[in-house]
Amino acid sequence: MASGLPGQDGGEGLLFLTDEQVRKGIEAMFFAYRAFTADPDRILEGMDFGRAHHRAIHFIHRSPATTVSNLLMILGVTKQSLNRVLRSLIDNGLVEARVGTRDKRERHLHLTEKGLALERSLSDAQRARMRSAYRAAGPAAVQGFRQVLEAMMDPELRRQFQTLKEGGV
Amino acid sequence: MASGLPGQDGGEGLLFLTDEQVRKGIEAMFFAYRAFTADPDRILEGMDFGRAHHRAIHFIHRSPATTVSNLLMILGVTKQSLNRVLRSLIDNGLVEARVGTRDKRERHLHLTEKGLALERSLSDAQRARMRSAYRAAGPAAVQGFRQVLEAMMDPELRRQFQTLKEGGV
DNA sequence: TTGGAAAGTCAACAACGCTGTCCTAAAATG
DNA sequence: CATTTTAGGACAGCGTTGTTGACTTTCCAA
Repeated sequence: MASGLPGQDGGEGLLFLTDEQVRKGIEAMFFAYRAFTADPDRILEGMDFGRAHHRAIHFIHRSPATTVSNLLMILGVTKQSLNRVLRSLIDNGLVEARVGTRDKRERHLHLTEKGLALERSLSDAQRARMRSAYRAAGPAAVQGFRQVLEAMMDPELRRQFQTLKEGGV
Repeated sequence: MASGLPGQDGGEGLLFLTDEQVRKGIEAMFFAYRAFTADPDRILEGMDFGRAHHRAIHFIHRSPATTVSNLLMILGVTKQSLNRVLRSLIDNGLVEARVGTRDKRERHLHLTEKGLALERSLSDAQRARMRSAYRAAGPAAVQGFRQVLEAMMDPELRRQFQTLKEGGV
C-alpha cells in the first residue's frame, strides 16, 4: 500500500516515518556499510592485517601521541582486542609506542613512515568512495546524511564523535 | 587550514569536498554503525545467537519463502557461514525450511512463531533508534541520508538493494 | 610506606568469517 | 536415457576479532 505513491518522500510529513521507510533505511545502512569497508578490506587482504588494524591506524593517524586507553575508548573494544592489534602493528614496524615522559605507565602511539604509507593507501581508497558518493548526492544530501548519522548515535558516543570532530588535526 | 571557516557547509559548493569533510563522514559512519548494531547485539547476547543470526532472521522475515541461495547472495557470505547460522536457527525452532514444491532441491525459509517473536523484538529496537534519528533530523535530512548511502554502494550492490526495496513485502 | 587505581600485557576462549572437499537429490540438457 | 549442472548440506580446519580473567608496573594519595 505504501507503494501506491512511489515517488519521492518530499513534501510528505507523515509517510517518511512508516515502518517501511524506516526498514529501508536499516537495509541501506547494512549494504552501505559493506561497501564502506570493502576497499580497505581488499587492500589489507594478503597482508597480516584486517579491519581492526585499519581502525587503529586511522585513529592513531588523526590523533598522534594518543594513549592506549584513549584509543580503547574511541574504538569501543576491550584491552586485549586492541592489544593484539597494536602488538602486530608495532612488531611489523608500522606503529611506535613511546613511553610517556610525565606518566611512565602510558604509551604514546605514533605511525612510522611505513605506517603512514599504509594509512595513506587505505584512506585514499575510502575517501575516494566517500567523496564520489558525496559528489553524486550533492551538498544538501551530505548534510542530511551527517545529521541522521549523528542522531543515531547514543549521547555518549555522539559526544565522543564531536570531540574528535573539533579536536582533530 | 580547512578549519579556518568552521561554520556550516551550507552554501559552500567547494568546501564540502575537502578531505576534512570527507574524513568526518567516514568517522560518522563508523560511530553510527556501532550504534546501529548495539540494540540487537544487546538483545542477542546471552542467547546462542549473534549478529549473523539477526541478519538471517531479518531477510527471511522481509522475504518469506526465500531460498538459501537467494539469502546467500543478499548477505554476501559463503555457504558454510550461512549454513552454520541457519542450522542453529532451525535446530532452535526459529526457522522452518520447507522443501520446494516446484523444485524439490530448494528449501524455502520461513520464520516460526518463535522466530517471528524474536524478529519483532530485534527490529522494534532497531527501528525505534532509526525512527528517532529520522525524527530528530527531519524529512529532508532523511532523503539526503538515503541518497548518500545508495551512492556509496557498488552498482551491483545497489541493484540488489533496489530490487529488495521494490519487491519487498 | 603502603595500598588502591590506572595503564598495559598475556592466556584462553567464542563468534563468525573463510577455503576446500565430498556428498545427495533433483533438474536440465544432450 | 545418460550426463551435466544446480541446490543444498556436512565436515575439517583456519584466521580475525571480539570476550573475560589474571598478572605486572607505575603512580598517587591516605
